[in-house]
Order: sequence, then structure tokens, then C-alpha cells
Amino acid sequence: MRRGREVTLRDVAELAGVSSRTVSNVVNGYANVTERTRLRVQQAVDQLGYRPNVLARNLARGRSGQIAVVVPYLDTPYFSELLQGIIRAARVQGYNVLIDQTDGDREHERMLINHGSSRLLFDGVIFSPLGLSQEALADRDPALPLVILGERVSDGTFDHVGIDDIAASRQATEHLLDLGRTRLAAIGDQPYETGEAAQLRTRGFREAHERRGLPVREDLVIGTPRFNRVDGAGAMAHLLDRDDPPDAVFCYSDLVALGAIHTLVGRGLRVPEDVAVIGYDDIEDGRYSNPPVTTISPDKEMIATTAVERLLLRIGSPTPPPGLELRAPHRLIVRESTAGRASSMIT
Amino acid sequence: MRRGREVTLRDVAELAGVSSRTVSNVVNGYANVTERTRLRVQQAVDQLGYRPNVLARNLARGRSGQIAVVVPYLDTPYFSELLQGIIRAARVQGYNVLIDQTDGDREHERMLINHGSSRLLFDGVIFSPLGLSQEALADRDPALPLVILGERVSDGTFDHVGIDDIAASRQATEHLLDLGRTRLAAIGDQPYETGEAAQLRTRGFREAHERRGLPVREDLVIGTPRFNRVDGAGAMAHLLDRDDPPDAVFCYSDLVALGAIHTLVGRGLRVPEDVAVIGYDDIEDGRYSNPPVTTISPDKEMIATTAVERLLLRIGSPTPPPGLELRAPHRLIVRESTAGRASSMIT
DNA sequence: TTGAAAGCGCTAACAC
DNA sequence: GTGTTAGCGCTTTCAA
Repeated sequence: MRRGREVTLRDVAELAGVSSRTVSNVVNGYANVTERTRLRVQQAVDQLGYRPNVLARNLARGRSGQIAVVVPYLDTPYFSELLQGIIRAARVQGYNVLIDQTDGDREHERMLINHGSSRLLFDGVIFSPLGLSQEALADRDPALPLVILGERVSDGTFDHVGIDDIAASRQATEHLLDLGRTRLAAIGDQPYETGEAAQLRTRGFREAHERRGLPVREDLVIGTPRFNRVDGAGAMAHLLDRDDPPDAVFCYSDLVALGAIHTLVGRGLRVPEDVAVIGYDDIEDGRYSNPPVTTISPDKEMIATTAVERLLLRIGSPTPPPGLELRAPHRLIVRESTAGRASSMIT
Repeated sequence: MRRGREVTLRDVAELAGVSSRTVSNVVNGYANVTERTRLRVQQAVDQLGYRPNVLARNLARGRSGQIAVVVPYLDTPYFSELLQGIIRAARVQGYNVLIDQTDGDREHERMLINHGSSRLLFDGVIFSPLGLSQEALADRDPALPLVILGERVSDGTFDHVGIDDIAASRQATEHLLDLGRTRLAAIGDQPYETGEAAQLRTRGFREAHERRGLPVREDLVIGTPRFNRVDGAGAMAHLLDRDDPPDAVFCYSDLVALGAIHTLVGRGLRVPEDVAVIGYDDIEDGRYSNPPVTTISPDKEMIATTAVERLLLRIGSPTPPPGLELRAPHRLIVRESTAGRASSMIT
């Protein structure tokens, strides 16, 4: 991609009659430069239309000026909404964002985090792991600045940004209970190693029951491999085939909720009259579905900016700062899927 | 980001007892290297755990190994679905993908395409313009390899990948007409400079009417600023307030259709009995909505791979290849929003 | 087939 | 403050 000959730092230096060192200083706003020379250099820069070569700069600096964001699925609305915020926040700081999708592939996730093949392509990574175990996380390249999104717990070597999933899930469940529902189902449990996110929600679900002194209907806690529409639709169908179907469902994502509602309506049941449905994530889809979905809304903007902020801090630090647990706020947004028509409101 | 000392090409050369040139040849699979030296070098590489420094390589080669993909909105399902395909296709070719979101901002789009500030950050760009005029496109940095997605027409200096929007829209409209509907509305027209995408759809809508010798109900052709749910919901409400509301609606995106359906159901109307609704894009949401949305399905995988393929070809060519018009296939997928329950099928 | 060496364009010690 | 200069790690021309 050499188009013609690019204007280099040296060209500018020559024209301005100074050394390249000085030009570099001016361009980067470094050090002390006399106002007069600064001006002369600036003039030369403008005249020549000089633009620094990012590649060369990065090579010399030993950094790439890019951060990677790794998510399991790009087309999951929750992630794409989050990504927007991250890109914005990073750009403000002069960083570019490389986006990667793992499809939840364990091997791919491990590779990324070991920083192997793409060494120096990014200076740090914001990671939303899916298939990655806590151990794999632990024996990663320790020099790679890392911020984890979602439900992992920090081991002190990275930052973790998320909401309080247990509290949020408890709150969602209590909302259902407050409606007078008695047969609550939960869709989305993942009772295995990599299902920590799901397990926290299940725990909140249980805690809500405990607080009310109510038993959890264990047979109504349904597992799903992913948190998407298909899974939600399937699980709901499964639930409806029981003798004693639920009158309310806590779905571990809005997509799951959308899938569940799809099945309910398809079977001629009314939401929320026959079955109340609550979701999680507050994605845009849920606001315009029929009926609109009651949900737990994490503060995505806050999650995005916090993650970027912490990562850049990590990248900039010669000695790694301690790994923090950072909690973004969330709130319950009540819509028609639990409250019925005309009673939409925000709590 | 200097962590310890990295293994360099020279280290390998030293250990293998050859020059760095030879190591480079082996690593890149270049030129003729004796099987014996190749083996010796490979051994040294493995032993030292050498990994090439991408930054240095790119600087020397004068390219970045990255392509940029620019879309108006990341959280639009159509784009995020497309992006997945692009990322995959690029990775296969050893390219990384930089994603940028313009929010449809004209200035931002122009800046990107002029390649100014980010020179050498990416070697080419796949661009889905929104606010950019044909002229702005024309006076861009001519050296920047470019592939345009969507509805622009190539002026011969870039490639354009898309589906035949007129034909697709005509087909969608004819489907509605075939259902025996007589009062067809269209939601999504954008009768101004940057609304070329929308205008093609409107044209297809008209052509379908013409072919049947039917008049277009001009008052039922509604404009919307964007192609999203809110717009669809609003436009639909507007239509229903007419004296003579439509009995079928052609929506210029699935999101618009989802919004329209939301309004319809909210007003107690049945889809498709009272009003049939057809969308465009075939996003996943439309498959699990209530009712599932009949739609025009562009071959996204094909669009993605074609775009990447053409762009890399452009990047690799010393002399720019002629700008091509590339048409990906599309098909009509009939679901309940037009065909009614139980009559889902694919055409 | 392989080696020596000159860049790629910028940064940053080190010296003045 | 500013200049000199040695890299950053790799590619690649030119010779051998």
C-alpha cells in the first residue's frame, strides 16, 4: 500500500529547519518547545500535509493503540448494544477497537487470552468469556491487561465489571411473587462449570423464594445451552407440557423471554394473564415486542465506560493495579409482560 | 508494553546459524529454502517459541493487515449478522477487522473515507454509507481500496455488493397483491438525496403495482428517518388513523415491520387477518416474533464473503481493478405475518 | 540458496 | 530546548 511517497517526519524537520526529534515533540505535544519553533514546525506540518504513520509510531512505542473486545456472539443484541458504548469510550481516548467473536469456542477463547498469535496487535482486552473456565483464565499471559465482563469473579489479576446478578435475579423473582404468582419457572440454568452466569441467576431465584418462605419448584427450573430465542421457545414448550404448568417465568435473558412468549402466544395463552414473563438485559427488542417485556436493565453505558477506563489504566501502568470488582447499577423495568396492558411503569 | 524481552527473528537466526533473511523466508513460506535449513530454522523457531511481531512486519511491508468495516449502526441486527460473516471471511485471509460505527454522521463518514487521520491503520474499507452523498464518495482518497455495501451504484472506482433491491421489493409487493390485498401501504420511503436505498424499494413497490395495472395509493407511502422499530410503530399508528387504512404493509426492514406489528396488535388488530405485514432483511428477530415476519432474505453470507474477497483483491492489486456491480441472491420467505398461522413455508 | 545491510517512520536515551 | 542517533523487528534489494 505505498501510494506515492508519504510525507515523513524527516521531511517536516528539513523544511522547518529543525531535527526530527523536535518535530516529534511538537506533534506529540511533548516536552518543552519554544513557541517560535513550535509554530515553525506546525507550519511545515500543515504545508506538507504531514500525518504521522501510526504503524511506525506503534512499533517504536512498543504498543498498538488498539484494544480488543471479545464477545461470544456479535449478533446478540446485548453485546452489540454494549459494544457501541465501548467503541465510543475507547475512541475518546485515542484507542481503536478490534472486535472478535468466539462463538463460545473454548479453544479460541484460550488462544486469545494467551495473546499468542496476535501479540502486539492489541494492548489489552475486554473479554466476555463463555466457555472459558476459571483455571484457563488464571494461567493466561499475565502481562496482558484484562477486563472481564459478565459473571466471573476476579482473582485479583484482572478487573471485573458487571452488575449484582444475584440481587437482580432476586428482584426479578420477587416481582413475580408480588404479582401473586405461585408456580414460578426459571429458564436458563446451566449447572456446569462454565455456566456461572446462569447459576448466579438461579441463586437469586432461590433466595427470593427463601425470603418469602416459599419452596422452589425444582421441576420448573429448566436448563438451556444458550440464552437465545430458540432455547426460550423450546424450554417454554417443555414447561407447558407438564401437568402443572407455571403461571410465571423468570427468563435469564430477554431473548429467552421473547422465545418463551412466542411459544405461549402460539399455544393460545395470554401474557401476562395466563403466564407472566420477565426477562433480563433490557435489549431494544424487548421494548417493542408483543407484549413488551418486563426486564432487569443493567446500566450498559456505565459498564462500557468503566471497562474501557480500567483497561486503559491497566495498559498505562508499569505495575499492574490490583484487580477490582466493579458493580454497575441495574433496575427493574416493568412492562406489559408481567403488569398487563396499560400498567407499564418504571420502578 | 514491553514485557520482558521478546524473541526476535535475529535470535532465531543466531540459534539456527543462518541469517535473518533465511528465517524470514522460512517463516513466510517464501522462496526456495533447502529442506535441511528449513528444518533447522523451524526447530529454532519452536525451541525459542518465536512469534513474528505483526507491527514490525506491517511497517516493513507498508500495510496494516487490517480492514475496516464501517456501518451506520452496530446494534442493527442486519449489520451485526453481516459483520459476523465478514469477520470470519477476513480472518481466513489473515486479516483483522476494525469496526466502526458512524451513527449515520455525514462528517464522520467522509472523514473515514478520506483515510486521513487513520492512514495505514487499515488497508481498505468495507463501507455501508448512510449519510454520504454520491459526490462525497467520488472525491474520496482514490488510493483507498473500497467496497460499498447497500444500494449505491458503483462509479467504476469501487466495488458494490448488494442484492437487486428493486426486484426484491417488487416481489414483496406482488406477494401482498397475490394475497388479494388491495390497499397496500409502504413504510420507509426516504425521498431525499441520501435515501437511495429506500427509493429503490419504493420503486419496486410501484413497479409491482404497474405490472398489475393497479394504482399506487400515494397517501399510504410513508417516509421514516430510519429503518427501526420506533419508526415502524409510529408510521403504522399514523396509517391507522386514516379514514381508509391499509390491509397490507410493505416495510422496508424487518425492524420496521416489527414496530408496525407492535402497533397493530396494540390496537387490537390481527396480523395478517386485518393487516398483512411483510419485512426486509430476514433478521433473527423476525423469525421468533408474534407472528413471525414474512420477509425478503438477502444472502448475507454471500454478501460478506464477496465483499471481503473483492476488497482483498483490490488491496493486492498494484493497479486498481475496475469497479464491479455484484449482486447477491435473495429470496422471499413467507411466514405467518402474511400467510396466517400454519401456512408457513419458504418460496 | 543464502548473507549482508539498508530501510520502513517514528520514539526516546543521551548529550549539548 | 534541541540535535544526534540508536533502535523497534521485520522485509527485501543486491551480491555472492
